[in-house]
Amino acid sequence: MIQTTDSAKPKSRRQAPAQPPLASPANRMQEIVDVLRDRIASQQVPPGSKLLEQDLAEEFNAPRTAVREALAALEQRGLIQRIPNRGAVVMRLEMAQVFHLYDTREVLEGLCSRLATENSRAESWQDLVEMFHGPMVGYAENADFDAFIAGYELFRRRSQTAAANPILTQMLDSIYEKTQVLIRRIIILPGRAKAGLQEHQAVLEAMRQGDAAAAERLRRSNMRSAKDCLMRYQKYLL
Amino acid sequence: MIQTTDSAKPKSRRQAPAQPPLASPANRMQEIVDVLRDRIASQQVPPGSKLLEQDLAEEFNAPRTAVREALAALEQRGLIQRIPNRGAVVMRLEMAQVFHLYDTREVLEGLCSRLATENSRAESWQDLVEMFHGPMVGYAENADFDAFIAGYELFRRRSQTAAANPILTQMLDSIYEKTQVLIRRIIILPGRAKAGLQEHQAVLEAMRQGDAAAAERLRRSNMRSAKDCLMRYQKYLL
DNA sequence: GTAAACACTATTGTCGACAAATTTGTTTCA
DNA sequence: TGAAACAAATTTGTCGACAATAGTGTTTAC
Repeated sequence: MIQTTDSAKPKSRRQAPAQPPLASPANRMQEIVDVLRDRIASQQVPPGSKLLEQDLAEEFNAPRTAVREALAALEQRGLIQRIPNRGAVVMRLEMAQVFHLYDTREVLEGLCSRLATENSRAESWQDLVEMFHGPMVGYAENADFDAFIAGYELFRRRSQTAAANPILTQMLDSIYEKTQVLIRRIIILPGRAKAGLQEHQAVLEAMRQGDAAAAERLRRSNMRSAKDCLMRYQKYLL
Repeated sequence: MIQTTDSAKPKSRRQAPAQPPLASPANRMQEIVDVLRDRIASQQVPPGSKLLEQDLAEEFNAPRTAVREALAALEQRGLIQRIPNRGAVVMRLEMAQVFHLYDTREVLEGLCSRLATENSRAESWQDLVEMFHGPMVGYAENADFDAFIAGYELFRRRSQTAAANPILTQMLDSIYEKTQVLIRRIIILPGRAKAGLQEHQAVLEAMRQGDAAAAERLRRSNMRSAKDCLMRYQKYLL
């Protein structure tokens, strides 16, 4: 039984709660959203699958209303499609949409790198520079894609944090959760891992030198290169 | 009374409805969302206002559940803030957030102009070029801000349509609905209307010449100039 | 007179029952 | 045999009642 052990006795009435209760009340729905989002991103539930409200309600031991709200949230995020009276299905990624996502992501990642460079001391990127010239080289050569992706994600997270722009972060995440499933397919394409590695080295080099404009330009070129690769091999991907 | 005049008789059962019924059933909620969004954007309900579920339910003659869903949608869009057990209030625009919005908008509008240029025949911008060298000059000089804004919106819409990137459109709209209230305050700042006019003339010139890269660069510079103006006069704005 | 304790009101959160619509299965007729 | 017509079951949509919580006003104790 979940219970807020509020040991702090109220000294005086009419005080705003120091910590807005972000844990207990309506967050059952948020958990459902998170779980479903992971399942969709990892393709545990493949595109086109139907999501039945009743089944989900039983699985999560929640009333159907909560599931309903969760589905509404996922629909707004563009992860599922709901047709009135017919239910919800996992959104299918069309190739055209993937290109749209990458065009948009290109300029946003560019902005992210620029802001990160502007807002940080140049030395703060030293560890990532070393990582991309050291361990990551091995991961790329030995085709250790899990480790490679993990390093890549670290770079992404650090950049976003340094950029310190919530709007940007939200938009990038919204793109990322839709294309996540593609990363593992792109990275195994011929020469992609190595090219990506070199491009990231260049971006990080610019960041360590505090050259924000170059960082933006190089990051955009990196994204465009990834998109080009995607276009060249699209027949083998979808 | 709206009624789908489905005169085509079902030849065989088990056929998907040619037009998914996008009119009737669950769209009462969508109307509530739209109305509330307009009220927030136009500041008919000022920032910080509380939105009571019961009141809204009575006003729209809808059950509270529908209002609830609408509020959830507005929360996800970042237009209101909901605190558990305490209700929903209209989000307040902090200056820091405005700058974040403008930084992001800069790169997205740049992309929009570039794509619009790439996807259209150069001649198709002729009418807008003439508009921004003709009537719009008068609007700016005579301080006819409503007409000026209307022309500006036309440019925006045409660009978005030509860019033909739904992801981008969605993100730009999401930014726009948050900053809409600022437009009228920026445009009255000293020299802003005139500067904006010249910058748009330059962007359109590039578009009519089919120079996508220049269009992107000029549009970004336009946005940055607007942001600079905003920073200079921020004390008078918020 | 001040502040804690209490009771009351207003508002949000939860949930299950019922209605409407769609899909599935069965029968009937040419 | 095949398609239309009908019937049953599944699934989504709607709604109001009840519970829980926060905010407000009043009383009481020191």
